[in-house]
Amino acid sequence: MKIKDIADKLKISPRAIRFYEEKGLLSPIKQEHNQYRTFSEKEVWRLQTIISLREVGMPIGEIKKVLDQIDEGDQDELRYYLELQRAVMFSQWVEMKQIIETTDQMIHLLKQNQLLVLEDIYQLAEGSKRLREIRKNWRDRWNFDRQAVIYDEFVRNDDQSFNVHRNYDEALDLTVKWVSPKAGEFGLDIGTGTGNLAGRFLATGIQIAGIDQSKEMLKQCQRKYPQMETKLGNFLAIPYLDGQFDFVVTSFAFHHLTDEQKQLALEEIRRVLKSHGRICITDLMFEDQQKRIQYVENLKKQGQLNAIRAIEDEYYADRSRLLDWFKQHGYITKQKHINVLLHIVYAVPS
DNA sequence: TTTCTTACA
DNA sequence: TGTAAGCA
Repeated sequence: MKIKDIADKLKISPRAIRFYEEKGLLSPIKQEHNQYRTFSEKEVWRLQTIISLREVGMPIGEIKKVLDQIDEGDQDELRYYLELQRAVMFSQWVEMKQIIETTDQMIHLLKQNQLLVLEDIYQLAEGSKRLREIRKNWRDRWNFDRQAVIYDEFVRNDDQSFNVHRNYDEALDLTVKWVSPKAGEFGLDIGTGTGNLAGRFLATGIQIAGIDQSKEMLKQCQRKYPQMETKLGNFLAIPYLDGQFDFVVTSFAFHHLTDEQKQLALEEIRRVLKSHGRICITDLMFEDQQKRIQYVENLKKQGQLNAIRAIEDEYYADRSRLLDWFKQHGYITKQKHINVLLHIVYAVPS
């Protein structure tokens, strides 16, 4: 097939096709005598792929990478790239929603009083900007991609004197028990990792999706639970539309967020939850500030410097603040500490 | 006619 | 990527 045939068939311009070739995405054979390009079935397929990926906004450079990897027989990477795209789109969407809300508030202010609102508007803008900053500031400081393969083993053998994974199984089991999902309900596990919590729900026949910001973790999870739906994403931009889930759970993940980010995360969780949706947070935290100080003091006395550093490196929640948030937002809570550090907080809308 | 290359927007 | 020019 010649270039015009392909162009017509795929509804793009011949120029575009040449352009892709120039960028190294295609390499059609050129006829000896007149340099006309000849396209085989394979090239058509390739072009279709390019067009599809362009359609979802992937830049040429990225498409080249993906294509190269597919050539090497690597289908997984395409899936990953698409998931990544989706996750990025979702964070933009969440941000966009935020901006629209702020705009609405400004409009509202202007409608109400004509004068002296400039300051209020400025305040709104500042607040909006700050939210964006908080969202942007999330990054994986722990390199979960690298931990993925050994994670499960690590959890089992975490036998350091300061063992944050103590009572791991017990806590996860109890989480399932507290949520006690009914048949037909759909849940979400945020920071699902290798799927240890989500797997427990699946085992009882409950549908649950898992999100994680680490693609390697998701690969492990997928390997363990092939039937589970997983997506790339994080607490601050959950890659799902509003009102999708009956319950949201999360274990050993919430402490990777700063206090400010925790607030946003809770709002995000509420967004993807149905109106009666419940939340269960199983994580390392302190009952309150007092307990935290006490705990650190104790470690100091015992000379457990590593443990102190570990605690300071994470953002273990202040449980009392968490409970306050739930109360303010109309939830009834139930909580329990499995050990000094490990707590479960379960919240149901009243 | 059709495609190609090159240059420029 | 679109448009245009000059060629084969």
